[in-house]
Amino acid sequence: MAGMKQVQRQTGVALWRQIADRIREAISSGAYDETGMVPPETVLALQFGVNRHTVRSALAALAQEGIVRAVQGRGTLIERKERLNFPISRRTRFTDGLGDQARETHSLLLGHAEEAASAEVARWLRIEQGTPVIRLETVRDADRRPVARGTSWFPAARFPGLVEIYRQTESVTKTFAALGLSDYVRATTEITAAHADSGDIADLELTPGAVLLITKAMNTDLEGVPVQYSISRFAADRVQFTIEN
Amino acid sequence: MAGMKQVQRQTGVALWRQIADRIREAISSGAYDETGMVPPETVLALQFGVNRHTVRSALAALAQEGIVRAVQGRGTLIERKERLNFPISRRTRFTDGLGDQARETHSLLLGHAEEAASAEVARWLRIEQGTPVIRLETVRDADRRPVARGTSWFPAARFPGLVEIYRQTESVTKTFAALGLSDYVRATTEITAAHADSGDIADLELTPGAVLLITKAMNTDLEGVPVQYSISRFAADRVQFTIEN
DNA sequence: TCGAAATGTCTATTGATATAGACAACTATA
DNA sequence: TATAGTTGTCTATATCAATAGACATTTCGA
Repeated sequence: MAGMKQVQRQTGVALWRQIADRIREAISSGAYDETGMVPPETVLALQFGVNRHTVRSALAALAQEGIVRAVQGRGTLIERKERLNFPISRRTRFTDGLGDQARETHSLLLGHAEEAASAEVARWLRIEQGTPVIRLETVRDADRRPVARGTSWFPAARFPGLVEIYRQTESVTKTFAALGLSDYVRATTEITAAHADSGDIADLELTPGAVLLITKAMNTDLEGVPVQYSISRFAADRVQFTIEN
Repeated sequence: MAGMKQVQRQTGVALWRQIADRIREAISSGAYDETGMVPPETVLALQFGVNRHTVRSALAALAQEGIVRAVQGRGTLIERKERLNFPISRRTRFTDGLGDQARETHSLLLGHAEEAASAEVARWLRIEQGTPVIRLETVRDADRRPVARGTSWFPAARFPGLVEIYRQTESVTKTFAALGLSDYVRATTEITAAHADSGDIADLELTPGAVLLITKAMNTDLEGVPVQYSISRFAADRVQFTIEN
């Protein structure tokens, strides 16, 4: 990573934003760990081959995100934020998965509904289209930092009162347990990536152009019957997935 | 997905680019499958709440990407390109994984080197830092469409002549077989996402701001000894991962 | 074959982005 | 307590992005 390349000009994305992205990546790759600071604005301007004011716009954006903090006379300090590791396996559970990486995790219930299963939901849950399902909209935090935003569907008949229990326990695992399902496994996970939309930007406190990891996952009980289908949108700069085979 | 929301104004990313992203997503979600066409420019301009010229800039960008094709007097036709599905499991292999989804796959060897293992490579391959390793830089195509760009490291002592065999076979599996390793398994996969850098844009024929899925993977022989560590960068709009547990 | 509906092209104007230079204000240290 | 090194602020200018309107060109069906 020695010798940061000059930015190549791209149309449609402001230079300062491209540079902000480059600096953000350099920070998260640990390029400035020795000093704990970003190089001086004049140095960055030279490295990227742009005007100092453009670098200042980039740093201002990063400061807005809480990634750096400029101190007049000293320099621009890095406020480190590590990427959380999120293991994906048969035993994938959000809270347990993060384990000791976060001191506290929360799941905020944004909304819920009982509705008829769409074609997609029905296919994943292996039920008839139109069967009643419970839909939960949640945002999950780790140490007060939003990590993921998701929508989950459950077969309504099997889990009466799910919403209330979830609201109290903030945990799918505990909710299942309270409803008589003591264990479940992750059957399938699909992973894609995309840009954040306006809802992601709001719920996950992202900035425009942010990158998301998107999972579609299906959990079954121990007999292989689907109990949950969920689409989750993770802030890609705050999390990585690990698959151990 | 009914009733496309107005774009929210974001600084740093041009409006036409945001709209291009929105239309691209709508296309890939199948929103216009009935007609096989994008709605007229005037309609899109109304939906997004912008000027027709801005929509035209967005459509021009999508045409440049080969996603749509405008025909004067008729409309703007969609040139569909499906996302390839790439299964990740103990038996993950690039070519076999794509299976019948692509008629032909290629692996272009961009470059190679024999070098001393860096700290990261040594850790993954479980060898001493500085041990000789072979590094391969490749770009993999499916049906002439670049899908991924990757760097792989192999312990040099174990695989003499690897580069020449790989160049001919275009396959890690076949190269291993020719060198006496008849079978291997995927031990660990880490998945993250990020923006494409200038190298990605060039090698994968992407456009600025494109999203990548990035994997760090380690393969072992059947005794559990690491034989390959690779970092791959996938064009997120052309591929999704599936993990079956 | 005419006309409605669609994309293509041109001109003009306004605001955001990027460069450039100069200097003020603050921090740490020799 | 100077002073070198840093961030903060201001002015000015050129280019890009977005809006607005007018009209040409092509396609397709009534």
